[in-house]
Amino acid sequence: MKNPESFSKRQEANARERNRMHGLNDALDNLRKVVPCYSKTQKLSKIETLRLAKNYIWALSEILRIGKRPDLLTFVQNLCKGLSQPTTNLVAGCLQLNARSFLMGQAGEGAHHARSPYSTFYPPYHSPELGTPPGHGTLDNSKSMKPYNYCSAYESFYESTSPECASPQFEGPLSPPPINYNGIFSLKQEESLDYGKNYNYGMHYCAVPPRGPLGQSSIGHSPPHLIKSEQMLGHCVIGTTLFNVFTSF
DNA sequence: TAGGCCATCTGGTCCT
DNA sequence: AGGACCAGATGGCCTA
Repeated sequence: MKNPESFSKRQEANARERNRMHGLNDALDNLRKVVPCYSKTQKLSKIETLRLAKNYIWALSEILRIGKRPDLLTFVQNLCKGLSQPTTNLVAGCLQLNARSFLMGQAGEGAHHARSPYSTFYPPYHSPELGTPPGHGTLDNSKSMKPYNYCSAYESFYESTSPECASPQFEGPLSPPPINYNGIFSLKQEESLDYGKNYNYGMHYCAVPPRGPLGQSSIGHSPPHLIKSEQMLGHCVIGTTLFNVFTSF
């Protein structure tokens, strides 16, 4: 690169490449906002974002295809197929699953052809067509286990939430509104500074226990509890995506 | 300190 | 020819 002319051409090419990569990263940021568990402070890596998006699309398309809502645990497990443990923890935390059971269910996922351990959580009322994402083996529906009872707690929490609390109107001018694509909302996460004034968002927050580890879930606590727990969970805020998914049938 | 993630630079290839 | 696209190399930053 001794020639000044070629040097400047190289500089121009570098600038174009930078812009191209910035555009790619912007697109990736947009993707992060519409997959479950969007976090400004704890961004998913590029590869995790793509994996989660793939699983998310697959899971939603399965719901549409089958016309039934799965249990939350199965849904989230499908979301987390192939994700790293930190990301899995984040997603599970966002959705307030019992982390211990959930992670146990994840164990052994490396052996894709083995019987999936989390199949024991699969509810008997489930349509057998609802399998696992491509390349992740199959579920064993032969067991008749008590379904993971997320729905009543999940729905009662949301049903007890006043409509006003679900409104994005409380969000500040710098805070982007919940993203809504065809009626499906993303999960959102707010900056920690906003918690004091925004804890009454209701619909955008996950209900988490006021104390104890992730797995000791209880739903429907008062806003101050939500604030503290959300900070514990990496400020994870649940949007209305799954609310819509799990209550629209 | 090792490993993961990322941004940037760079040269090669493909496309218009 | 010029730009877009791609993949390898490199170094910085962060975290366990």
